[in-house]
Amino acid sequence: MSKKRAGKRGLTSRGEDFSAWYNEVVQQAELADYSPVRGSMVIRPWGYGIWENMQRALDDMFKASGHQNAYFPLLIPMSFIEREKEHIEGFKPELAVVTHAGGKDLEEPYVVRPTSETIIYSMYAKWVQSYRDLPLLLNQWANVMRWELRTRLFLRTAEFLWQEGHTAHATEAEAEEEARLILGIYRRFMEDWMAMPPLTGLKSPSETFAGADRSYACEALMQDGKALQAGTSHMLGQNFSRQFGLTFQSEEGREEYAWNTSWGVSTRLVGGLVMTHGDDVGVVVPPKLAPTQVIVVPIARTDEQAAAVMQKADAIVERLRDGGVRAAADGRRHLSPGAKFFEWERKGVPLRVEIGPRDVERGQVVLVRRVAPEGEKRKEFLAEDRALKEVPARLKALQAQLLDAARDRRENMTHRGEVSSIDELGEILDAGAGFVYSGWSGDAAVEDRVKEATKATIRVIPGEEFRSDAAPSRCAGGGRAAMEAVWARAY
RNA sequence: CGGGGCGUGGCGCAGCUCGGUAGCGCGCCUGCUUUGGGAGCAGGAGGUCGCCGGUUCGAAUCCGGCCGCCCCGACCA
Repeated sequence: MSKKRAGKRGLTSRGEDFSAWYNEVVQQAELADYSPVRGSMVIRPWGYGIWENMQRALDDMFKASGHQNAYFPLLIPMSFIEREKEHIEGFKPELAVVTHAGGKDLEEPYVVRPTSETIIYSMYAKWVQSYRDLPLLLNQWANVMRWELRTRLFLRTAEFLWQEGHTAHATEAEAEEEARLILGIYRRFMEDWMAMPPLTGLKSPSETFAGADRSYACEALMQDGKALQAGTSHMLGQNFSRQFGLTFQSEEGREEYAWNTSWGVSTRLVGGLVMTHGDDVGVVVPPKLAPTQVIVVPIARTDEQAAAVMQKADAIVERLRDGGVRAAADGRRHLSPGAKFFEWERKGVPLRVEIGPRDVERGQVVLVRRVAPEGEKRKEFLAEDRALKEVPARLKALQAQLLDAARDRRENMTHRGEVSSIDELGEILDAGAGFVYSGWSGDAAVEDRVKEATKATIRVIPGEEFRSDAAPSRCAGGGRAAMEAVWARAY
C-alpha cells in the first residue's frame, strides 16, 4: 500500500481525497482531536499555540487602531436575542438554550451566546449618553456556540473561539469607515501572518449577516478550489441601536441612534491555514505563526556522543532564542532521528537543525527547510555560525515563499471574463476553477438558480482592488450586469 | 433532518456468512543492543466486543430496540 499505509504513518494524499486528508492531518499534526461532546473539539497545544500567535498579532492590530478588550457574559437572556427580528431569524435554528439551573426551571431561558451583539449593545445603551462617549470601540475574545448539524474540526464546530469587535459611532460614515478599516486589518493579517491572501469585498444580501445592513468579508481560496469565509466585518446600521435604545445626544442637542459595526474571525482560521499550505507530508505553518520555528534534532550513537551533541543542541537553541527565534531541542532518546524528522514535518515546523557527532567535530550543522523553493534542495550543510545567522532570513524567505505560492495558486484558479450563462458558469467550475468572476444583475433569483445548478454562491462582490480591469457587461443569469460578482463553491 | 457506512485493548482492523467465550498490525511497559529519514530482539501489560433486551445449554457472531460517530445532501465564523 503506497497511500494508506498500516497504522497511522501515512496520510491520505490531497489529490486522492482532500477532505479525508484534512481530517487526518489535523489529528496527526496534533492540532485538534474529537471530544466527547458532539460537534465540539479539543484544541491541542500545537493548534492552540498557532491560535495564540494569531490572537497576539490581531490583538496588537486592534489595539493599535484604538480598540480595547472587554468581556461580556456567556449567557444571554432569550428576550435579548429575540429583540432584533432579522437577527433571531438567522440564529434561531442553531441556538443552545439553558432552561434549567440551580435545580429549578429558569423564569427566562438563557441562550449560550452564538454572538454577542444583543447583550453588548444593551450595555452600550447604558454607557453612551453623549456624542462625547463615541466612538466606543470594544473587542472581546470569547467562545461561542452554534448548534451546527454538520461539523468539521476547526472549520465548523458547535463551540468555537473567536474575537468579536463591537463598535458604536455617531455617524453612518464613521461606522462604514470602521467596518472597512477592520476588513483591511483582517486582510493584512491574513496576508502578512497567515500567508493566505484573501479576496475582500461586500457580501450579497442573501449572505449578509442576520441583523446587518451590509457585510464585508475576506474569502480565501483553499487548495481544493473551495472558498473559505475567513473573516467578516458588518455595518449594522442602526438596527440594534433602535432595538436596545442605544441613543446619544448630538452636538446639536438632538437625540440620535448610534451606528454600529461588528466583526470577527475565529479558530476557523487555523483550518484555513492547514488547507492553504498543507502538503502530503503534513501541515506547513508559516514562520510568523509557528509555535516552534526551529526544531533542533540531536543525533547520537553512544551515551557520550548524546551528551556532547545534546549540549551543543541546547547551546544552539539558546543562541536562537537570544536572537528572538522560537526554537526548541528534541532530546527524546527513545525515538530515532528519522522518527523525529517525520513528526516535526507533519506538524509543519518551518526549519530543522540536525546536529550529530560529525557536525560537532566540524563545527557545522544541517539546516533543513520544511519546504524549499522550486529547484532548491531542502537540506544544506553549513558552518554553525553561518547557519544560525541565516535562520531569521530563512524564516522570512519562507514566509514570503508561502504567500507567493498561495497567491499564484489563487490567480491560477481564478477565472475572469464574461460568463453568459449559468451552464457556462458550471462548466468553468467543473473545469477546476475556484473563484469565477462574472457580471451580476443584483437579482437574488440568479443566486438561487446558480446555487441550484452549480452549488456555487456569490462569495463576494469584489472591492475596488479586486475588480476586473474591464467591468463585465452581462449577468451570468441573463440580462445586463449591474456589478461584478465572484462565485465559488464554499466551505 | 433525509441517504449511506461504521461501532471489537490507546489507534487501525480481522473474526460475524455457518454461535462454543477473542486475534493481528501499530502504539505502550521492562531489558539489552541501537540512533545521519518512521530501529531490532526478547519478555510483558492492556478488551463488560457501543448500550438494553430477546433466542439459546452457550452470543462479538442470530433477532428487536436504542445510542454514538463518520461520509454524502438542505443551513452557517
